Amino acid sequence: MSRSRVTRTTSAAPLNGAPAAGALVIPVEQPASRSDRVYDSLRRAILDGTLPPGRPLVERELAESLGVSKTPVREALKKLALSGLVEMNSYSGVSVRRIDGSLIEELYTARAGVEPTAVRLAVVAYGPARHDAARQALDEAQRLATAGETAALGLANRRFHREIYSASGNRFLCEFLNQLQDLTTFVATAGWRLKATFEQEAEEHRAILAAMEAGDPALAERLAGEHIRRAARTLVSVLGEQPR
Amino acid sequence: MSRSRVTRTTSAAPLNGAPAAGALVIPVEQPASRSDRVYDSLRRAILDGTLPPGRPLVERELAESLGVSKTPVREALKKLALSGLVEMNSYSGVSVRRIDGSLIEELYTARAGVEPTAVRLAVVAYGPARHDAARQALDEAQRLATAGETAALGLANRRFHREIYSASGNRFLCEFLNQLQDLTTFVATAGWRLKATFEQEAEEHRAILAAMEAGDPALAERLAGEHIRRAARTLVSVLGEQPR
DNA sequence: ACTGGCATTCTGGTATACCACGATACCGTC
DNA sequence: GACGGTATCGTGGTATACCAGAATGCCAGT
Repeated sequence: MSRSRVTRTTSAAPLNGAPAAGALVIPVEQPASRSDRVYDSLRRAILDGTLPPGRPLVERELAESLGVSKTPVREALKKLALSGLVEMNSYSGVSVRRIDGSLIEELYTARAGVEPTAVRLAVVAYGPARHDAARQALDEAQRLATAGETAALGLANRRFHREIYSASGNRFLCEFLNQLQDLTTFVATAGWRLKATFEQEAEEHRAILAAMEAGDPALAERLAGEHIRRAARTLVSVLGEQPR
Repeated sequence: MSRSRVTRTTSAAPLNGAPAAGALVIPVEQPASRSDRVYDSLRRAILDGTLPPGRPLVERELAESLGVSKTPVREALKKLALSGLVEMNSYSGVSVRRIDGSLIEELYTARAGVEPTAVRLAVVAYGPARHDAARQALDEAQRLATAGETAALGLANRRFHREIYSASGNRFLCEFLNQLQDLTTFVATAGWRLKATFEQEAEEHRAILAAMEAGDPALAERLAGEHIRRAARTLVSVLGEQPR
């Protein structure tokens, strides 16, 4: 997984943090525990639709098919349950989360409520300034859009949002919004077809970034909220009242 | 633990959800797994300061002293780590989270950003109406304040906030805010002394609830934000620049 | 044909033994 | 005396065996 839980407060040797200026930067391959790798595998499989909503997830089966024991599988499932991608129904097994109307409603309401705050904080923290990481994601999205690579495009668009979360400088908001984004991806994947609203999405992303780089927190905040709400409307209209 | 992860989507028998009108309501005692009980014990111990920040938490020790095996202890620790009360430093053990300035800063920023949204949603959802649960907590707080029972008073005040989270009708915001509230309690406990600002707190609570019951989302939202920010200022001033 | 009880089966939950690896302290060497 | 190597220890990580309990389906009784 990307955001490792390891905090490492020990003495020197900041394996994660920003290296000292001029320091020799050697990418340390992190072994990552089996739990984490299993978590990552399952998360990806759920997000890309390989494991559809309602799909039963049996500890023993997964353990066997992934070539590990139950223990790491179990931990991964617990973590997925906590993030909302998986539901643990007491004594009737674990399964990929089922989607209902209220989930979508609450999900987008939460995102629309919180994401603008993160955008505002990012602006407040940096003032009028280039947000290189976000801009890079945006440019890449543009390139991928013209190239027609929709899968990678989705990734780039999501990265755009995540870079802003990160720029907010608030670990709690960042983690929470990442969680909500995962769920958004999950819901969107389940309701596939998602006819390309990519151009509109790109335009809104550009507008948000422009407001951020202009150092206008209020405008950036408002645009971010509208962006999320429009996405929600689109998704709901695509899903229709489709059962499950 | 209070908020069980059990989702139970099976057929009828909504053991959790609101029971059908006129249905016979019998409180089903939930056995709760050992993991959950361990989680609950540790959470309480951390929140009330029995386990202070930085205190090492060794799986084997805890297992022995709690009379269970490592497995449930391990799961509880993982969960606590995810909620931020515990830090897992790779290969140097687990310990109660250490507190630094940026933690407090980010914590209160996040709460100030999100909690007003929940308050607004609660008002929007219910319109001008009595919020009985919140009011009850508020009244109880008043009673306990005059009785001088500060410990119980703290609980009542926290319950006031949680009732509002719940009234927002948004599971994501509710869970996230509960997590932030736990961390707030944790930080506040660590910085004890917390000279009684109870009267001011009560007054602000009353103002928020009044705005809610009057059906004024904007006002309620604003008051909630100011409430959190003032609490943050108070805590920071109490902590001073106290190391750790 | 329907209903109530019972055995089976499948699930997650727990305990235990063992493994891998960083931290530490000791000791020899330069 | 300071440094570097090395053995030991303690930690979380993993595998495995076993337990408990609900869902399920069969079967007898009505």
